[in-house]
Amino acid sequence: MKKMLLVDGNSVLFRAYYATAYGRPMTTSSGIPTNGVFAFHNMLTKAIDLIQPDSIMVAFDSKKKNFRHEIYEDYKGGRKAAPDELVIQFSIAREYLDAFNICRYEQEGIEADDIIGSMVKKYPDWDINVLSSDHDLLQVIDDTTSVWLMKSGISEIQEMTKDTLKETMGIEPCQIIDLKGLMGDASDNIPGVPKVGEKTALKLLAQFESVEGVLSHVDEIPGKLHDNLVEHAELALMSKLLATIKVDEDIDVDLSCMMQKPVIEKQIAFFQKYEMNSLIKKLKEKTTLSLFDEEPIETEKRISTGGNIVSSCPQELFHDDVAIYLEHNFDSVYGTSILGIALADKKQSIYMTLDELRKDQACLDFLKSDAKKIVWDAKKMKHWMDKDNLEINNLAYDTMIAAFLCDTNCTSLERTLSKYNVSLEYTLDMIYGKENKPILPDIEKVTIFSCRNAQFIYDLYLKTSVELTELEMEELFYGLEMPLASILFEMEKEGVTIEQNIMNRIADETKAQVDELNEMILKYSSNINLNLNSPKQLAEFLFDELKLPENKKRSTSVEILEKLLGQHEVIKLLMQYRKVQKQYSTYAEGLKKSIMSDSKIHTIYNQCVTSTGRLSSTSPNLQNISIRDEESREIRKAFIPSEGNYLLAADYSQVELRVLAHMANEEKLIEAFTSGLDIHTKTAMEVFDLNENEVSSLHRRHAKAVNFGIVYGISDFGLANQLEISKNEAQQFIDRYLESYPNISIFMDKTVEECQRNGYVKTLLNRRRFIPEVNSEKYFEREAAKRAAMNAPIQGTAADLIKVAMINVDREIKRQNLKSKMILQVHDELIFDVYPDEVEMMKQLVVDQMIHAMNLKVPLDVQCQVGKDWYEAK
DNA sequence: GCAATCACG
DNA sequence: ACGTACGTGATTGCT
Repeated sequence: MKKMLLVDGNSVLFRAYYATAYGRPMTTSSGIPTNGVFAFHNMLTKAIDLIQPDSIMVAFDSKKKNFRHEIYEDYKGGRKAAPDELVIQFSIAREYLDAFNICRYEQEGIEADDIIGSMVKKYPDWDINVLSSDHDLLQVIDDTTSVWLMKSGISEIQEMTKDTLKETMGIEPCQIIDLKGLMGDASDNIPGVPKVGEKTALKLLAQFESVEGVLSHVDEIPGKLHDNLVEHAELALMSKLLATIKVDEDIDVDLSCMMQKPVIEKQIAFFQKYEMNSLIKKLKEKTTLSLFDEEPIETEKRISTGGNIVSSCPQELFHDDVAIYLEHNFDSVYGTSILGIALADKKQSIYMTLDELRKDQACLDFLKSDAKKIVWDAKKMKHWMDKDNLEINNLAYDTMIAAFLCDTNCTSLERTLSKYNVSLEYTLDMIYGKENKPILPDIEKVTIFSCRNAQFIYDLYLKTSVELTELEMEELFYGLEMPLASILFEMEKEGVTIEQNIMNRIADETKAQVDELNEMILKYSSNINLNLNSPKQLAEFLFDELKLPENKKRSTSVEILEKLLGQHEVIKLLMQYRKVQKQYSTYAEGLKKSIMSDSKIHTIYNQCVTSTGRLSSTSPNLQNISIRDEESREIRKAFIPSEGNYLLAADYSQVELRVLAHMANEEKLIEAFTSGLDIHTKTAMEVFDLNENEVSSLHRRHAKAVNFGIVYGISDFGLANQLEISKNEAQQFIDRYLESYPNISIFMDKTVEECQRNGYVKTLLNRRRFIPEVNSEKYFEREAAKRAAMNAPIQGTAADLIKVAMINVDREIKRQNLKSKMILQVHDELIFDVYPDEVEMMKQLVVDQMIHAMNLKVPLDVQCQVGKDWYEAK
């Protein structure tokens, strides 16, 4: 029989609060009391552990008066108002339940008791367990219903059934109301019969069964008690009525609401908000491991054993679509060791240590073979295997990429699993500690952890492959992202060479400049300890000490400094300082830390970070190396090709605007690109109604900003800010632009409308970005979402485009057996390490493949430069 | 761990 | 009355 837990929210929270209200107060750092909710959680957890219910609901009293007040206006009268510290915790408790996906219910005109009573009647086939501290509820007990009473404080709960009730009190559940009728209930201000307490009432009920029974035999009762009963017969009957719980209310709750699975992130977020850190720890420790709720896999073996440790892999596992998990100590790409391997299919999972794997030739052969493997993060696995001289081929299905394409919230294995209601029993940190604080692993935990992970990866394959089909992203996944992952692996492995002498020189020079500028600037301040890297201290220096005009956020960013340039000579020095400090810390000294023993930097490209489909680059980021500023650009001289080779850089020009022209099908913009004229000049001619020779550099600058703004989902404020013009002028520019290119306007409206309707927007290759905030109530959130919705198809299609180009370029390089290599990608630019005898061929090949990556209504334009370093190959 | 700043497309 | 251009990552200071 399925079990249901019904909680009398008011009574439990009351008890939880008062049981912990004395002694040291428990509050958040801002003073919000949390003791009651804390104890409430503990109570509920204990009950859930004990009862193991299949569904839960917490009922609350409604604040309004109910029918009992009509019967007796003093019902619950004389109660002291609950203290503020408790009142506030009622709303926190509701928040708690929501965070824990626990169903809660309240209904005007009835109390929690009535909700519970009605639920008991509504679900006769369920094994119902009621949690309360109120004896009143004992009346709902029946053959399938028991009541768990909180005993002495909150430390214990006791189950009351028909039998235990008979044992302890000698009455049936239905007699509880008669008991209350006679003895009353002080807490609810139910009067009962004066001078009749529990003892007397029970004695009477043992003899006469009910209030009515007592009254009809009242003459058999002697003495003072007789007189009292006669005198207060009405009171007794009314009290009984007050104590009677309603069971025929229509409770509008469906079972699915009561059977929701918890989401650990939500739970943790709640505990963080209310600073219940000890509970976060507990939660992580005890969160039990469960497979996907529908149990999609038909297997006892997998679930019951959690995998076996074996010394050689069973033959049955050597087939297509086996999930593979590499056990490893830490999560980084480099400096991580493989410790073992787990394999799983729908029937079984096994774990082997690395030593055992090395001895198992059949398994090594299987890994090498063309059998399709399912993994999480194929690229990282290839790096790990590569480092240990192990070969693995045909990582055909990367569940990380699949899950991310379906839902960009899936940024880690943990988060992805929790989306499907799975939480891990152990985490990497629990088994191995942190990188800087490792602990000795426990082989049993390692085995369970590894096998579970392999199983989960297999399950994710089942889940995501269905989702990919539903979202029509199979082509994007198999045709684009999966092949790209292999290419990125090779690019990362190849790396880019750094001329360390140049790097050292720049580091030394910029360091010297930093020190010099620091010294010069400090002369202007009376504070000899002024730290220029601290925006807070700098703001004090500029706005308090030097009394320069303040902005409202006391920001010290370049935009602000630029406005202050004329006001004080120190500003120029300060700007210089900022620039040089950045060059030194992030680029010169910063990049030096990433140079590996082969004199190269091996960045990591992440395919699963950006919401638009772009790549991102980390450790270090090679997609933001200085170029706009002439001096800072020097750093690019340290990026060099392999010995004797050249660097070739090829970048798309105005790729996003071209993509926009295509997607919006805007004839005039397409024509502008086809004509080969400078696009910003052309835009200025259209928008400002000028001839080509009338376009001044200011016109061009304005037109350029509008072009950018359009791609970003323009606003008058943003454009005005960028160009330092008025909002009205900016709006005029925008209006004229949209008049000149009417289809852009239509396209943008259509895109936003599509997003409001479907909740997502798409790129040309069907990459989806979900932006539900376009329907937000909050103005700002909604407007920001609209801009994102307008930008995503454009930025995303440009990202699709260069990914196609990368795959095609790679294929051609290999087909023609060239030695040159693609080594970097910077959103609209590809950089190659090119052998001298392949320069011309590569130039042609790369430009050709990039231009023809997609067949758009506009021509694509690629600029291509060759040089001895990245500075020259601009 | 978060905010401020600044580097890129 | 509000307070914005889109998308990233690294460094620094500070709580």
